[in-house]
Amino acid sequence: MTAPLVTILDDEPAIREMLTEALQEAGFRTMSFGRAREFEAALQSTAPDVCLVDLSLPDKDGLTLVHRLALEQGATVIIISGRAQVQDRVTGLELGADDYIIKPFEPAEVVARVRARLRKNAPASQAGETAQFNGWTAHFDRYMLVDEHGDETAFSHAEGEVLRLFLERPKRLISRANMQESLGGAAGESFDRAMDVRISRLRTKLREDPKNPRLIKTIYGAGYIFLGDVIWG
Amino acid sequence: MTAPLVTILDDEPAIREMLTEALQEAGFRTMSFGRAREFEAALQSTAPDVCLVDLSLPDKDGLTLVHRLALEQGATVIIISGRAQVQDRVTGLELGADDYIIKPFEPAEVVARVRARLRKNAPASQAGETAQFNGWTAHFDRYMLVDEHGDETAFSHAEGEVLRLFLERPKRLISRANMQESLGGAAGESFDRAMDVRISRLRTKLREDPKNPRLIKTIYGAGYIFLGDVIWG
DNA sequence: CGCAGCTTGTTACAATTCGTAAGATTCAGG
DNA sequence: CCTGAATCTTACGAATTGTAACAAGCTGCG
Repeated sequence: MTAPLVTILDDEPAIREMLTEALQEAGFRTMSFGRAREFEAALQSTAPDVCLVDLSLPDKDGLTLVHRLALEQGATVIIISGRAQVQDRVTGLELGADDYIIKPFEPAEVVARVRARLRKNAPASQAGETAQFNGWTAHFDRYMLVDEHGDETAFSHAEGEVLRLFLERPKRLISRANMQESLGGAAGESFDRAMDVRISRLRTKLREDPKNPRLIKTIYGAGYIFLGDVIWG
Repeated sequence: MTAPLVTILDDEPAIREMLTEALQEAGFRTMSFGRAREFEAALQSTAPDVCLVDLSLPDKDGLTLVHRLALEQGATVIIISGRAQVQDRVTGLELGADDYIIKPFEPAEVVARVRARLRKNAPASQAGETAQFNGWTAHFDRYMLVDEHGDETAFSHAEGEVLRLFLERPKRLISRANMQESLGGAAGESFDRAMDVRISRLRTKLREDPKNPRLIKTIYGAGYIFLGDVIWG
């Protein structure tokens, strides 16, 4: 399970460095190139998961390269370009690019867009469906809770919604209103009670001591807070 | 082979019209909504290929909606927002959106980005005759399921219809209504049960553990979802 | 034709999910 | 302590879903 490989093709060394640093910090492997020629040579032996390509290259027309990469080879290509006209973006995308980022860009956004592409295009490396916390492992893909001994307990869809909400916002207050909205609950009259019951059932499955809940704590008059050290993946 | 369906969720009628016109001219089917509530209601019976979502909605937090749509239902979501800060874009993308377009936008670019998403994310176009998933190989030309050891199990036409539907929309919620529509089932009263039985039989052939199905998951009150990494070809 | 085998819908009943009601319990603030 | 409100828990039941068993329809074969 190696980290995804992102290639950078840009003739400006400063930009290559900036992107390399941001992407590596985000946990990706990177390879960077200043010329299309080198890049194409490297493609012989490696298959990048995402290719970042600058359109203005010294030795080759970027768009042609994008077209070959994206449509003929099926690669995932994000164009990074100084050409900001709508027409440029449209033709870039029509030619097969998956995304089009305009210079000057913010590294954080590039990382986010790379992640977005990987999420959809490489379901093999899907990792966002389990979470660990305080000895438990929650498998949202099979609706299972596993304790430290490996014993399994099934949880239902409704319970999973609540659990997921907690695991996504650990150690933060979650108000009831907040919860209703997140769980698509119609702001119905007696929905409060339903919410209570869901949480109660979830607590049972987490084997919480009613007198002294360690994970799901109630803040009287305000909402709930999930204590627990959550690690996703 | 119907045209892809694009939904538009925006509270400004002018924008809805603009997008509807541009998308229809580009050959897409469209549905537009002014409120999250209506949109969610419509999702019960249809599965859009791409969802355009404005973040500033009157009745609901857009980001929450995006998150549910994108990560839990596996839908393809493009955010359209007036919030132009890098931080907004990054969080939008991190929450599961596939793209983020800033208002004011050019309709042509929206169309191009919708096309880019469809090109990669809609494997419907790759409709081959075999598909692989989690150790299984489905041969639709021979009506055969082959496991990792090469053992074969025949499946019937009706079972194949359901299986194909699942394999074409992996990791996405498929509602019952949706299924009936796709499988040409008249919206008959008792057709629901027939659907159940089909799925039950398919599950048996896939050797699913009834207590803990790994591939075909039921979501109470909503529909089914097929987990599994599908590769067509 | 008649029969065997397969497919598939229908029915009936079991199991599960999940909201609601109702009583018990806890909490904040006198 | 006392009180009213908020929250927890339990039991119940309506709705939803799973599946075994049956029946109807189709196909091919002697």
